[in-house]
Amino acid sequence: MTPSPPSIKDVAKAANCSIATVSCVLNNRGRIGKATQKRVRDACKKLKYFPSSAGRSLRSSKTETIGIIFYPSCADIFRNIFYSEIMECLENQLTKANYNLLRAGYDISTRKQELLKCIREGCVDGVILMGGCPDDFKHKLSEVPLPFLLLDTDISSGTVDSITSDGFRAMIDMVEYLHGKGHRRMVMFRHRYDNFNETSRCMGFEAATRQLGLEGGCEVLKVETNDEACSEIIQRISGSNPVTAVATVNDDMAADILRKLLAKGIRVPEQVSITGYDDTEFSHDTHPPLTTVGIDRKTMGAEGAKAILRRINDPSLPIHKLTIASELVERESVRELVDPDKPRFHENTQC
Amino acid sequence: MTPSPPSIKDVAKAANCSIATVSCVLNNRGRIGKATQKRVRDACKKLKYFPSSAGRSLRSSKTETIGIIFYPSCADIFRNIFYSEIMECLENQLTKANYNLLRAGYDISTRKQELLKCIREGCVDGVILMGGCPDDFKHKLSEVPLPFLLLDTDISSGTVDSITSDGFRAMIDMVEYLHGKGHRRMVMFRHRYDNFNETSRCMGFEAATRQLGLEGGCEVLKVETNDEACSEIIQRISGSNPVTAVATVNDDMAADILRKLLAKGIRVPEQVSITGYDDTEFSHDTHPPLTTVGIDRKTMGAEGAKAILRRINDPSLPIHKLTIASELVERESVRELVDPDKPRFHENTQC
DNA sequence: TTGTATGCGTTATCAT
DNA sequence: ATGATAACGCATACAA
Repeated sequence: MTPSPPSIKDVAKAANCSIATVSCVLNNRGRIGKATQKRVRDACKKLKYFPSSAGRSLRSSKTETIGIIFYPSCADIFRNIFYSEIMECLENQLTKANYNLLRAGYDISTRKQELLKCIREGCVDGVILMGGCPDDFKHKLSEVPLPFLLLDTDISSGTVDSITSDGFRAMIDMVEYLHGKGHRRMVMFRHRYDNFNETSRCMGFEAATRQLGLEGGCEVLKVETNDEACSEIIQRISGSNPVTAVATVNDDMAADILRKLLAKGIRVPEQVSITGYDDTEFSHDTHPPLTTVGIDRKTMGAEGAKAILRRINDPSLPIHKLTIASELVERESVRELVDPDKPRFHENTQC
Repeated sequence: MTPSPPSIKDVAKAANCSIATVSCVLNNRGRIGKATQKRVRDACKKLKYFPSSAGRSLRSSKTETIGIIFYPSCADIFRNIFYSEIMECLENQLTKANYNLLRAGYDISTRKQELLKCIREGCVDGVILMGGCPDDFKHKLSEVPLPFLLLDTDISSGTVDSITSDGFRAMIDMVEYLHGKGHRRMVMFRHRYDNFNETSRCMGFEAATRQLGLEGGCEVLKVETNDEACSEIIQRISGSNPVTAVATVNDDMAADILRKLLAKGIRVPEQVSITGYDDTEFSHDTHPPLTTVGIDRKTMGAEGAKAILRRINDPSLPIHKLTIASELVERESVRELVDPDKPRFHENTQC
């Protein structure tokens, strides 16, 4: 089952040369005679020799492996369609650059403050942290002396590379869109726990409503469950000055609220408009299809790969923060209101 | 950014002893005096020392890393809810046993016959291969001198550990269930490409229909797309001797067929009964909820972890094949028919 | 109880 | 153009 694999010595012997020569040939270093090269390569093939990663790592202190850390677990992240597309690009690019991907979940509840094995023991050349996760953990990770990248998240104290989407800007666009459709009273739901993306999206919402002079009727509400959100909605869409539009922090939430609202007999968008965020696959399978914000996941993954490789190759580079644009995806979950206090925007007003 | 981490030498110096002593303390080998132990541990803490995986790997030829290979890519597998639950258990168990998980996709189209880097270069102590994948790749992998486990798949030439669910038996149960509900003409759809699970499930279907003397009216159909399956269904449910039940090879396929059928105005189960396989989350979100076969994913993952660890610890063990039972999950996508040529099974016929 | 010495497989420096 | 050799960090056999 495990006859120890051939080493460089075996190859040297078979090719009738020294191990130094073998190494040079395999790494294209130093000019080795054509004939010797051929002998070496033939020997490698015959012996099915491949350089051992352990030996090389020890010598070069490079593992050619990149750690991807998820919070709280790999499975949780992958179940999330949004991340699986980013992962796919990351995987493609990094594999192409000849890196292994060591994925690990970080379950804060079981691990407490302990660092992950792969980080402690130097099994990786760099670390990518994906997904919402508590700030103190991000900080902790950012302190280990390893190339480090926050992907689809960030921390305020900006001494670490990060790639994020522009949730702030996108929600401003969304609010302006809703405003253009005649909405004046809107609420946005988010979760109670801390999360970079939710926070920046909500800040965009707040900035835009303030800018439009809508502070009075608009607010961000923190909820624990989507049921809680539904209750709030039902309560707020009746009365003399009802909420007419509801923004959410992601498609998951929006789709679930949609279902629950429908189950209670509330019609969307007739009685209330709802918007999502992320433009995941199932956002066009909802009834009605969700108006949402699309993030270019392919770019996110590709840029993530570039960023971590860049830092590995030159750790002295300045901190690099990249923001990827998002765009509004208009579908059918937002209704156009006839709004008395403002002329409506029609395509034909342009003419 | 990268001040090289402390080595065992630094610890030895700080603890005023030799590196051998440090090593012994850290590995609880050889009896070292209490006082020395404390000095060593204190030094480790002070220096934030952790043994380097490269050094240890080289010396012990163990990487403490297990490779999990997916076909054709990690992302593809994870998008599949079914696997994410198995992965979660695997991750828990193997992490608890102090192993890293190196996940890699194997995209046969780009890689041709080349072995994965992590396998070639000995970055892993063992390999788990998950998911449907061409037989020749499984064989290729089974030949590398590494502990190897097929999880949720298998190969005929049985010289490799495997854990599978009993699709053969489960489909027999399913056919008998359908038969009990009065169905006599049924078809089962599968994909054209080779796949262990699809094949064994279909073989169960065929065995059961033969056993029940239904060969004439029952058959397995290979399709490329679910649209193709729909056309077949529509064609076969009309006429004098119509198909009344359709079995599929997984919930994904069943759910999609369900949607497509509904879109064409075919009512399920009134006009045709449909069954799934896997009992994934969304099988109860379909309309109607799918009658399907449930597989105990938690057990599958847990047993997978045990199996690979067992083989790593003792490669001389005999080949171990484990079959995990599956159970029929009755929901609402199968209709009970009034069947003339056979007394119906009622709960009260038992009395 | 603890220290010395060796070798794991590789790369790189320096001879030849 | 090629070879001898040191060094990487660690675990272990053996010596003290």
